[in-house]
Amino acid sequence: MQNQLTVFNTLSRTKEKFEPINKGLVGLYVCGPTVYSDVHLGNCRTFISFDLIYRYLLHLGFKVRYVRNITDAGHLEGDRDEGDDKFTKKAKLEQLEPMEIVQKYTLGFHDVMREFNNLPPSIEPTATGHICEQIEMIKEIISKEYAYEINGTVYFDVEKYNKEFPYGQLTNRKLEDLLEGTRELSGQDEKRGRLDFALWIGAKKETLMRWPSPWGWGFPGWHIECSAMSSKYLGNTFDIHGGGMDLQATHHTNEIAQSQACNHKSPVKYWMHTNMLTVNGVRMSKSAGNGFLPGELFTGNHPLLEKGYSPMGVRFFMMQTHYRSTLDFSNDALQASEKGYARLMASIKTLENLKTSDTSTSSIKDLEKSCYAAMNDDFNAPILVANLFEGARIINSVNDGKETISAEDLDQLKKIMHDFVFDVLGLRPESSNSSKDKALQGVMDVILDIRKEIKAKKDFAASDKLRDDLKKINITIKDTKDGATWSIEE
RNA sequence: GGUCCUGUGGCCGAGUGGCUAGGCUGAGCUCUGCAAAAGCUCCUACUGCGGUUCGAAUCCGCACGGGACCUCCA
Repeated sequence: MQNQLTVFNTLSRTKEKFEPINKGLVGLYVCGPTVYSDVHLGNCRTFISFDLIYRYLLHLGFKVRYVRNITDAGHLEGDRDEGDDKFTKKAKLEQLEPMEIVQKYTLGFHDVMREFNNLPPSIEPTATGHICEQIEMIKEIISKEYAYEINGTVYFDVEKYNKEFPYGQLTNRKLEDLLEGTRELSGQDEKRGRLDFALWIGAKKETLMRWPSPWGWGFPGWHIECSAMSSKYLGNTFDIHGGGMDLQATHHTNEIAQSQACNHKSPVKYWMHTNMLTVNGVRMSKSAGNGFLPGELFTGNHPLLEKGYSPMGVRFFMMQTHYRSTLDFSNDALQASEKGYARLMASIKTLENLKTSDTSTSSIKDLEKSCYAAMNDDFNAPILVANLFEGARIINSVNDGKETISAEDLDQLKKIMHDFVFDVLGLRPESSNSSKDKALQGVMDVILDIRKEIKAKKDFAASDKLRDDLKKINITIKDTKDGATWSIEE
């Protein structure tokens, strides 16, 4: 394995050496989407960031079990542990069965993930598929006396828990401070502590999604599903748990509390949190009205968008920012990275036809080292991208005859570029092999051949007209000393 | 109010106590019938004020600006 991977652990707020609990194996859990509406671009960023992490771990040779859940039940609208869950609300709104809502948005989510070329996780468990596991876990927490039941609803006793475990460790907060920031219990509240949260919520007569439990009919609280499913598939303590930074303070804090209360073990060795996508400096979210959907992004059909952007262009855009930094969206930034992406991909095409020499003028070994060093430093994709552009520079220089490369180094360079661009960054050349494309290739061969003859007769007016006319339909002709090439823009 | 993060060149964005990523844009040059592409060069930054240091954009303090979380949210 290429040197030592380090990861930034939210628990310690430092970069730590990555050493999996079981040598060669990695358990990775990422909080997935709540499928009651379309995912927006901000949601996608998190999943793309973890796709990069997953891909690099695979590239390093780890056997990774990647679990990413689908939340399809048990998510309340507000913080009061009362009212409808999100699915019931949406189902009533759209006059559908809750599970129709779930199905619709799950399929949509998968489509978007595929567009962005995200690898599917090893297991994608759903909350509704693991009601029994959640009930068992709640029973266990009650038996250890960290939870109590009132009128069919089970609450986690945060203050009691905090006497034995540090409740706010993930966000470096003390219980007293947390209590200060919370509103007083209102007369309607039945829970004992202001920070107590629901593990199981008793169904009201209008609740559509409900299951039987020892406490009557009801549905699970939001946090318990991740605790139950992660421990089921990855064990009571596993390597990496990830999610967006917005989940850190509440969701993940409560997850730790539940698992700790149940198993008396810290559930996760490395907590990893990805930063937010912003628009004009403000976090993209549905409530802020500044979010847009991947579909709108691809077509450009949104007031904030000047044009459509390809999924791979967007993915590359995200790869130029570290996952722990906020990424500000703008048309300018996106268009800039689209161009850079095109240049990088063009160089990879060029790479296939490079001529070799006896010696190399650039050190391919150093390039490789730099690529691994970048990724080993907490998955620093922006530095990796910078290095890949150095690779592009070498490729183009060799192609221009300004530098040379040995056959051995060329093989190595090909491997580096392919491994990192396609396998690690997960970029995919927008290629297709349809019969239409093959026909177009044939047609262009004929046209370029005719143009070559025209040029040989020095009829530049005619050859330029041909080139200009093709340009009008977005086909670019480039004359090089080895003949002409063509490509389709956008 | 509490807990944090952050402020980098025209734009986007990395970053280490000294050797100053990368992309995009702009200007120039080379190459070329021209164009395009490509390569090279240039425009060389670190919010402000103090402090530590031989030396700080990088460490510390203060100020100002931006943001996140503390309520559902990737």
